[in-house]
Amino acid sequence: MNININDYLKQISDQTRLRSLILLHKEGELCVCELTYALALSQPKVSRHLGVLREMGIVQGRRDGLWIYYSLHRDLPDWALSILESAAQGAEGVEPFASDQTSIRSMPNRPGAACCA
Amino acid sequence: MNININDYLKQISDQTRLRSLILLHKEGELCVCELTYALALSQPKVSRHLGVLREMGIVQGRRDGLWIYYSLHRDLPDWALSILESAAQGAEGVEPFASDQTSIRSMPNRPGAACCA
DNA sequence: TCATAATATATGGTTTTCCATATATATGGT
DNA sequence: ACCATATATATGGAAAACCATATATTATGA
Repeated sequence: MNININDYLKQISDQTRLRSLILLHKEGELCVCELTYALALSQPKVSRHLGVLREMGIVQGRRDGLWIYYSLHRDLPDWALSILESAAQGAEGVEPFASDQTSIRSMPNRPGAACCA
Repeated sequence: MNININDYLKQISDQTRLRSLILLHKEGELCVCELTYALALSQPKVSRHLGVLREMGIVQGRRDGLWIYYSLHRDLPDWALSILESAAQGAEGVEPFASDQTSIRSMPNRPGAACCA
């Protein structure tokens, strides 16, 4: 993990990527279909952004059967996590970030979710 | 001051703007010619970026004779300052951010500087 | 074969950059 | 005080680089 501050900011300044990262930060692991649902975007679009984030070492993916679960990369440096936390703070109550949260919680048939959450 | 997290990240993810902001954060007020010297960039380029940052309310300018002194905007929200601080942390020891620091300190004839610093 | 996910290509739009010039202020000479 | 000149900063317009998106296609696993 050798990410540069400038590249990092460039990556997370895209709205789709920022929305994804804030969700991953709050929810832990999410698969592509969950993100696609929560963000209400096309699958290729979400997948493409996750692919970029994965190549940069900002997120990591894990396959489980049909699904690929993404999460923030475990080796993310402190300053990178801090930035994400401050960003989440700045996104509080702001659309579309706010809806993303409620959206994912109300998703039917979430692959990994317990039946009686 | 009504800056949105997404626009903010977009603005500071440009390298010239990030370098300027980190310098302003550490040094307080700086005029355009000081920034131009420290970053070793053309004056129009620096001026343009500062203009954008001013319009977005990220920095503020104050005229004093020939010089216009820029500084971080006093109304910047907490999360925005936190992001900048974490970014400065991520920029520690990294070029070109590191040189910017030493460069400005060694600038001859700084307009506002005391003669015997 | 069906569902999930990734990739390729083309395209449209934004951003950055540069150069030249414009504006604002200060200074020196008369 | 006036005029010319020098310094500091800003801006208009054009060219180039960059980035995100859409659509279509391909891959992978059940």
